[in-house]
Amino acid sequence: MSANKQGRGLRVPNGFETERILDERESAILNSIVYEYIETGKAVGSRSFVQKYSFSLSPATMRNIMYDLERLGYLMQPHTSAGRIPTDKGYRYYVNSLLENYDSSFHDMEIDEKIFQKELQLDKIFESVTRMLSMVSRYAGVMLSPKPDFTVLKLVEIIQLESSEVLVIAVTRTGMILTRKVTLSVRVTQDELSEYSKYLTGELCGYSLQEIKDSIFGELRGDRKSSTNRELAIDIAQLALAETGESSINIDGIENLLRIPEMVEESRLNSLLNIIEEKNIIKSILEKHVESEGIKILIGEEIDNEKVTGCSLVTSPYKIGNKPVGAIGVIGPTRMDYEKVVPLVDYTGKAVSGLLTRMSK
Amino acid sequence: MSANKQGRGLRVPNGFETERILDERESAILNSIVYEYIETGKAVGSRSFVQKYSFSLSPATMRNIMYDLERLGYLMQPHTSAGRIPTDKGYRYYVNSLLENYDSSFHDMEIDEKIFQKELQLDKIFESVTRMLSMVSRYAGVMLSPKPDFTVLKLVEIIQLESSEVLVIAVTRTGMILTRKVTLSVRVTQDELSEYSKYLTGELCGYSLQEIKDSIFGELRGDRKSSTNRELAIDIAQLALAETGESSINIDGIENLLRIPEMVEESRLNSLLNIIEEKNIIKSILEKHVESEGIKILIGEEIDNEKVTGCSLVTSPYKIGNKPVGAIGVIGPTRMDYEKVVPLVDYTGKAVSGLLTRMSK
DNA sequence: ATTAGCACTCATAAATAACGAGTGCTAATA
DNA sequence: TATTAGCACTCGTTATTTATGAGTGCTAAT
Repeated sequence: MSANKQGRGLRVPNGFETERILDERESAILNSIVYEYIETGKAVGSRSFVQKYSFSLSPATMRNIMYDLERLGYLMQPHTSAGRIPTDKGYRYYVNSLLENYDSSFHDMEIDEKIFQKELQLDKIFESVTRMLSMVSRYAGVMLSPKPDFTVLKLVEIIQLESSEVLVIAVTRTGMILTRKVTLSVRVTQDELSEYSKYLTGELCGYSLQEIKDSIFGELRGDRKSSTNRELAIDIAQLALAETGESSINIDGIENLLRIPEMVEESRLNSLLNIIEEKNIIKSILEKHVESEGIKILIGEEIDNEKVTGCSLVTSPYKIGNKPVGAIGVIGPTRMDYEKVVPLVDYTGKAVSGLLTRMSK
Repeated sequence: MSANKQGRGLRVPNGFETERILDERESAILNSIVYEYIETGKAVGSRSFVQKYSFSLSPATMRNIMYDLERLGYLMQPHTSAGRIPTDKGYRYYVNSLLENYDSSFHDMEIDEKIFQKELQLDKIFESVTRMLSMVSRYAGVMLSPKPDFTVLKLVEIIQLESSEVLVIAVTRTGMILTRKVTLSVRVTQDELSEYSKYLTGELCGYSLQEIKDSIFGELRGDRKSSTNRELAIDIAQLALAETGESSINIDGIENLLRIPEMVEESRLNSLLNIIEEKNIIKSILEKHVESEGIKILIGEEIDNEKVTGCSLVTSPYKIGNKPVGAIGVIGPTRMDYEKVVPLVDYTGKAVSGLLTRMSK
């Protein structure tokens, strides 16, 4: 009994190692165990596993290997004398193997861009992308819209609502339409406003909101040709564009997660409620990955937020031209079908990039 | 034993009646039972109930009364030898009593309009109303936005995007801003478009979208002063305003419902998922109540939709001026704290009406 | 009409037992 | 030396049993 707790007895050679490279066989077995667990959701035991996967090994040997993998931190037992389930590290190993063999140039997904094509309104596109992600993956789909700051202005128009209230409309190359009411302290006529509109469109067109706010306004004000009229036009534009900095987050398909028994399991449910309640959590996580290249996977604790546990996130940035502007992703349980979700997210990211790039010509 | 099933024995006088008016005492007791059940969520038994509410009655008498109330359809037993819980009819009786004594002119709710005031953008108002409803009630808040069709146009502006693509902007009195891209088959200049804008604003201002679509366009086309230019302007407006018919539904606070044990209880969970998944269910229910006056309460089966069970809906329409245009509401379990929710919904409905009316001047 | 008394019901919880898939360790085997 | 058969042991799961107690309906007395 006390000897039990001491170590492996005969297998003392690898006794207490906690870090080493897995050999071919161990690697294959670990991946199969994770795969099996993802499929069944039940702790994987030696006997049935050996049988199901037709390893030419006895259960006893399998147990020894599992023991090693546990020692190395890839597996764990929910309780003594249960089978093994993957740890975050185990999932990570599995996912890395997956990504190594993953040919991102080939997808036989059944999505095609038609889904998006018919939507001309940009915010409708965001909705249908998240919806599609959640429907195909059967988990929750998320999308972080581009920061308006990064989109390039195409046109500014000011129209009069009241004698001292105007509506500023800014259209971006991607077709996003920003509108904002501005209250003026002086009275202006619609004709003057039309003048301002032309002036502003001429000066601001082709620059991103970011650039405009950072420097263009300053340059314009410094211009010697400047007049009080132009000053006023700039004032209006500056007021209107001041608060356009936020990108928005879209989440769809939470109901899919509620259909997964292990997510509703009391302790995990809270994670879910937090995600629904505070979308900002997900938002800030996605924001970190806008700038990174290619697909990223966060497993369990790797989502570095104590309010979200037992979840994984597969995410991909998307670009307009060469500039990464936003990110999409799928949220599911740690025990997620990565093999299916990874290509989905990867492909969708590329499709969105292509679409937005084309839209902004 | 067999006599048990036959009737009341000594109480034969009321033996098999299924419909009659409750006397004072029965009424008070029924209401107290429903109240007690709403508070505790546990079947109400005669002994503890008599004690807690200090009725000067013995448990046995209470049992007789409960027996009668059950016969009359107000109460039921989850199983033999359990206490009683209200049926839908029981809740209905309770709620009716509540509404009889309800003075809608007095609220000591702690909400004031400041919450909405700072929001100028209309769609932000919808969001903050639903959020507020869900936060105060601790259930789910819903809001049906006005059908754009009912809102009155204030201004139309057309601006050029490409040589053959224009953006039509319509501003309503309530401050809603509708934008829609229209592709033309002919080329026009911005100057012409400005002309069109003035013409359209002059002709359409003051009419609701509904009126405009139904008759104004027709009248304008019939006008003898009509010209090809004006025809084109009308074409553009008609295209742009064609598809603005839908009101949208906002739901917030589903997470509150997930926190209620009885809602997550397997069988009920599906109701919830349906609500999340198909917002149209709720939408069509609310739409039925836009035109009705004052607060409406739907209890359990009264929500006539087989996909939603075990839920109640408290709803109130809201108006712009005298015209009912939308509805707000709270969704919760049948066992809902009606006493708190009714004034909340009532008051909020009035506040929203006031705000929107003022906004549209 | 009300109530005390009583036998009966039944959900809930706790205790017990049987099952079986799983484990780790030892000793034999290729 | 790696593999495997064998075995005692663990422990979650399921089924069975056994209280417990709040509740009931009915009868008979007040």
